[in-house]
Order: sequence, then structure tokens, then C-alpha cells
Amino acid sequence: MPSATVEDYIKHIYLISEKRGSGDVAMGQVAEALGVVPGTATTMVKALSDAGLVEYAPRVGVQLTEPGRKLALHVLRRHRLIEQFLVEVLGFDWSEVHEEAEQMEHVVSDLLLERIDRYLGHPTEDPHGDPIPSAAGELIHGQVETLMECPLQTKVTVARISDQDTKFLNYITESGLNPGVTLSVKARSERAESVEVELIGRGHSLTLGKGAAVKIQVRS
Amino acid sequence: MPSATVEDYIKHIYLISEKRGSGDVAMGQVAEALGVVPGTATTMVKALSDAGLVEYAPRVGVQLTEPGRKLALHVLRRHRLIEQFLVEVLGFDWSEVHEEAEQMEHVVSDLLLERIDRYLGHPTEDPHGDPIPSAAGELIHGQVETLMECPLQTKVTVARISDQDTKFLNYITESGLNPGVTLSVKARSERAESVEVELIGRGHSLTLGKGAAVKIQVRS
DNA sequence: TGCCTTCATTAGCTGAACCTAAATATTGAT
DNA sequence: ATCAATATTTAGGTTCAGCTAATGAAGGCA
Repeated sequence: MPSATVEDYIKHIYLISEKRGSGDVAMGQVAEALGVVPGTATTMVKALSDAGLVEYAPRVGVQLTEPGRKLALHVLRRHRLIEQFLVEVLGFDWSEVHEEAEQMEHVVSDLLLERIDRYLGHPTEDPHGDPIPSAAGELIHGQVETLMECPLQTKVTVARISDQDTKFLNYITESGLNPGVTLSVKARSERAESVEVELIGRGHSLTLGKGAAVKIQVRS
Repeated sequence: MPSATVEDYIKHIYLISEKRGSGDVAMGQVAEALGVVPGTATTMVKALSDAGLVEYAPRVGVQLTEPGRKLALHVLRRHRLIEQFLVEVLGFDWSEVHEEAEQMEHVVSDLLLERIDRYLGHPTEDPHGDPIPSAAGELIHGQVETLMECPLQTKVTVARISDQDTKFLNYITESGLNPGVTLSVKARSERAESVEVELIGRGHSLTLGKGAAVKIQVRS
């Protein structure tokens, strides 16, 4: 059974390579995501490579192998089902479940996980709108665009917030931009790096900077 | 924050000294409970002593200090609340939750624990009948006796099964001796090391060896 | 073209928690 | 009272996952 550390490395490598399209993930990114110094990441990634979970090219980067991808999706499934469970069943706020799930994802057994899954009615998304991989390792990611790309003056629904930081998520909650909310982008300025958003039904608008806007993904 | 290993040592030292009345716990017992070789236990217990969690006398044994006892009860609270939750909410069988709780007890936060406690309505016993310490570290253990000590021909209720082995618990379940069941000891033979038990309401009897009988605790 | 900055790798070390094997204490039996 | 058996401790070693500090490669710019 892979250690919690191995699972974390694999999970983060997966998440980074998802975000940056495909190709190799730079070691610096890995080190930063894991909160370790670069040398530690190099050592660990070499070990992961020996274990057949990643392909590692010195001074180029790292990429998951098929077994690595399987493991990443399995960890992600645990993480996201746990988050969903904490929110749905125990009344946690969606902005505070990440840390908790981070710990629990390494200890819940497959049996417990399937009971949670059944209890929740086999959900396909977690509270942040992230897709939950199936037990078989399948992942359906819906068609999503960020607020910086989506069409103007068109009703769209918030699909996911691609950030796990509690403070940012609290801000999202306060602004009423939770997953599921309907909105429309009134105006966007690439040079000013801002977008103006109207919340449908609430009748009020707000302006977001590019940094925040790219983390908010919507579905038409 | 104490490591999972430290929590396990402290928990087991507490449980052993509970079982054996009071006084020092022998190092051999500690080693066996933790599944490590004696030398490892010695080293670890010395570290626990440096941390102020136990009092350690070489070649005599080990005993919890007040901070150690507090920690033990806190771990036990986590363990037992988790067990209760798994049984009550997720439909686990009481005989299969121990291993799962063993892992989870080291990662659930205080916040999550209190939500679980609230969700369950502040239970005072886990599915095995073991008392759940309060958040403040109080522990009310009911008046209990084993089947080898309780009065004969008297209705008593199974209070707890002091063993966590899944196979043994399965046997208990099959025999209908779960916590809560009412029974009466018809006869007992110290020399034959056996007791004959009648299950009230089911109208049938069974005979248990001493080894099993001392693990079944009852309340009058 | 050569230097400088940035990024990555290597080497060597640390602490936690385990192990094996040898040495030493304690206890019980003769 | 001595000796064997059992229990405990000590010594030395391993693995995992981290660190610091030094070295090396690659790309940008004067």
C-alpha cells in the first residue's frame, strides 16, 4: 500500500498536469505544491519513478504513468467523496472541508468509501464542483470555461471553483458565487484584467480581477 | 500534536492498566499490544517519559501521568465515537468497525469529532458497550461484572464485550450475545472452566469456556 | 561570447520508529 | 544458594521522508 506521502505526491502531480494541459510537470512545481524544498522533491520523484508510478526525465520534468494515474484518481475519489460527505451529512461548510479530507483520504478503506458513496447516492461532483472519479477510475469532466473565456451576456452556471484556499472560498460564498449559481458576464477587459458579473435573480453585479476570475469555472 | 504512534502507545498503556486493575504495566505487555519487539517498546516508552506522558521505572514498568491519561481518554473518545458513527450511520456491523476506527482516530479533527458527537446525540457507549469519554475527559464506567463473577439464576444484561477481534465478535453475534441482550447464568463450574447461559426470550441455552466468559461483561 | 540568474540535482545529515542480536536482571525451581 | 528460564535493556543498524548547502545546467542579455 502506498504511503500517505506517495499518495500526496501522485495526487499533486496529477492536479498540476491537469491544470497546465498536458506534458511534463516541472520539479519546482512539485516541490512547491508539496511544501518541500526542491531537493526533497527530486529524491522522492526518483523513488516514485523506481516504483513505476511516474516517468521522470532529469531537468525536464515528471509525468504520471498509467498506474500513477490510476492511483491519483483513486486518491481524488476518496478526497472528493469525503468532502461531499462532510458537507451533505455533517453540515460542514464547503469552504472548510478541504483540510479535513486531506487527512482522511489516506486512511479510509475501500469498504468505507463505497458505503459513503452509496449513502450519498453516487454523487458525480464534490462541493467545489470538482468531478468525482468512479471506482473504476473513470473521470467525466464536464465542458467548462473560466469567467475569462466564457461568452458575454450569456447565462452560465458556476460549475466549480478551482482553488481550495478557505479564505478565497469564503469570499466566494460571501459574494454568492457558489457552484450552482446562475450568472452572466456583462463586460470583460483583458487590459484591465477584470470582469463584471451579474448574478441572475439577485439583480446585483460585481467586478472581479483576473486572478479570481480564472478560478471560477462555468457551464453554459 | 502527538504522532499516531505516540497516541497508540498511550492508548494501549491505558487499556492494559484498566484491564489489570492499577499499578505498573510491564514492558512485555506494551510490546505485545503494539506488535513491536520489546526493545522498540523500551525506546519508545523512554521517549514518552521524556515527553511527560508516562512515568517509567526500568525493569518495573510504566504508568500514565495525568497528561498521559488525558491523551488516552481523548484518543479513546475519538475511537469510540467513530465506531458508533460507522455502525449507526453507515450501517457497518459492530464486529467490523474496530480496524477502521483504529486508522481514523488519528486524523479526525476536534471540530469533526464534535459534529459526529452532536449528530449521534452525545452517545455514552460505543457499539461494543465500551464507555465513551466526554470531551472534558470524564469517563463513567458502569458497574459491570464478567460472566465468571455475576450472580447465578439472575437476569443480567450484556454491557460490553471486552475484545476487538472480528472473529470473536462474529461468534458473539451468531450466538446472540450482543450488548443489550438479556440472559441469566444457569450454572458455573470453576474447575471445568465453563458457564452455562440461558438467553432470556430466545429460550435456548449455550455453554461457554472461561476464556470467552471473562470477555463478556454484564450489568444487573 | 561570456557571465549571471534561475532552476534542478547531488551529497551528506537528521529524526522518528522500527529491527536484530547481545548483554543483563529477575524469578522460580532445584 | 545457585542456575536456568524469562523478561528487559542496550547497542548498532535500517528505512522513510525531510533538511541544508554545494554543485551543475540552461537560458537571457550586455
